[in-house]
Amino acid sequence: MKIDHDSPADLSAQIAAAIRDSIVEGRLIVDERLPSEAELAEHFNVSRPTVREALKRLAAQSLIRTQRGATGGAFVNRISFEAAQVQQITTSILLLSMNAVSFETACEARFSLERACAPLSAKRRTADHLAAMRAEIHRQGQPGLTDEAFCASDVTFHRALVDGAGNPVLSYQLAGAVEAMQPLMNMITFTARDRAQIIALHERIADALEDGDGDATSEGLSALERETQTLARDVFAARAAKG
Amino acid sequence: MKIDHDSPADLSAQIAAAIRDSIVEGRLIVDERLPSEAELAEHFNVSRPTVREALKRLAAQSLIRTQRGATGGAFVNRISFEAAQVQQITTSILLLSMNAVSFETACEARFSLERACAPLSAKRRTADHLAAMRAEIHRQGQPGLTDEAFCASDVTFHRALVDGAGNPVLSYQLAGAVEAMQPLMNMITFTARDRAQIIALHERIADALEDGDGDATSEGLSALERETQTLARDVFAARAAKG
DNA sequence: CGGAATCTAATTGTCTGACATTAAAACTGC
DNA sequence: GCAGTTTTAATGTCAGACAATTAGATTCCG
Repeated sequence: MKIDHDSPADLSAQIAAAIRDSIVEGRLIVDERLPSEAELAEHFNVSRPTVREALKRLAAQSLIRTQRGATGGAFVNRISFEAAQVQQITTSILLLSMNAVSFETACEARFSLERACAPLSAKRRTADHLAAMRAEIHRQGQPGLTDEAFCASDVTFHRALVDGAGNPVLSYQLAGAVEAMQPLMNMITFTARDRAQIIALHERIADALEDGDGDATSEGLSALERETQTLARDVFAARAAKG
Repeated sequence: MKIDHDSPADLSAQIAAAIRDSIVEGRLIVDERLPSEAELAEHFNVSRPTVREALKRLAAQSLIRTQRGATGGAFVNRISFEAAQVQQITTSILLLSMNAVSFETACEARFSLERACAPLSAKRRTADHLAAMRAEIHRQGQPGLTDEAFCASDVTFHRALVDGAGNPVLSYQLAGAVEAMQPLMNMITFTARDRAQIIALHERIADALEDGDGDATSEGLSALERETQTLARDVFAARAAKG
């Protein structure tokens, strides 16, 4: 746990990296208390504000939490799947929008990954997962639903499918891909006919999952991918012709 | 862009969230310069150190970069796939180790996701990807290779496969799953016979990719998954019997 | 003796003001 | 007109202080 004091700047980044390494490599374990800010400042031979900046960096990554009071301090956090997902979703959304990732590329990735869950979900989905999907399908058919609400329901439907695989690692990895598509989907205007087709495919997928048929689920997802890609292509082509 | 001044603490977290929202929702665009720390401090009615802590939080997530000098300041960062991957890998590794995810669960997730890449990679892999995979296979056969180096080579092999799909979104999502397995794999001792079997399967996968046969690639991955799971089960069982 | 109220100490959260460092822009002298 | 110097605006760092919070120790009274 050493830092380079001659390097010009960014002492707080160096300190953050040193502590992060200690956590990743197991020298600091979950719920262990770090030295107080004053002690860290002395140890690294920097001022307290500099130490604080380093700790805030770690807090931003959910690596530590802080607590005030006599027995307070900074503690190594047990990263939860939930907290990690929130961060991953934010990062994924920004990645796609900032790097001008095409709808096609994002869509391909999302459906490829979802197909990876299909066989597992067909085997393991519970009645709850299925009920959640049916509920979303029902909502999607309601008249007067905004495009945005339709997309949000679509995301919920697909996340239920993914969660049905019963593998938290898969759910975590998929969350980014599924959620990051939403801003892109929101750019599309869905006609009543479009929605009907999507809903029909959702039903096909739900039926396949109910039957425990992984292959049929995958095929349903592939059909939905083709439908989505075609839809997007038409919308963007029409928009390009107009503008 | 408002913060709650009556809430007891964590002003820097509130400020960071406010700025983050501005970026996510597009009010601040890539390469745009944020107000100076002094201006932000005045705007939010807090001191400069508090603003700085907020900015460090954002810097930890690669949302901004800072530059010193007369025309310096904090600028909205274009998040690169590379930077996002680094963070995702760290998070994934910690997620698995801190939440005691079983080898079985992680392995299942990894191979499921990789199979999702197989058809695309079979279609699109370049000669470079194939050459990289062959090179790693060759390295894996070298005598005197440590277990750790063997695992690292395995990761490189699989990442080449994933990158062969030519979809940066897929590569990004998969990086976490593939790399996070490495610490788990490092817990295993590979006999010469184990290695030979893994190498044979790697060759089978590379051959299938060379032929552009997505199904055969998937089957090769499935065989490798079964082999890996069996191997791990045996190792852990033996260790449990001993200890 | 027990319990409730109070005090104490440790720690994080925030503020003020200062100086160091950096890098671009403005200026100056030739 | 150009090279070198100065200015300036910004971040990076430091020191010291006070506020807020919380757990534990202490005290006091029934």
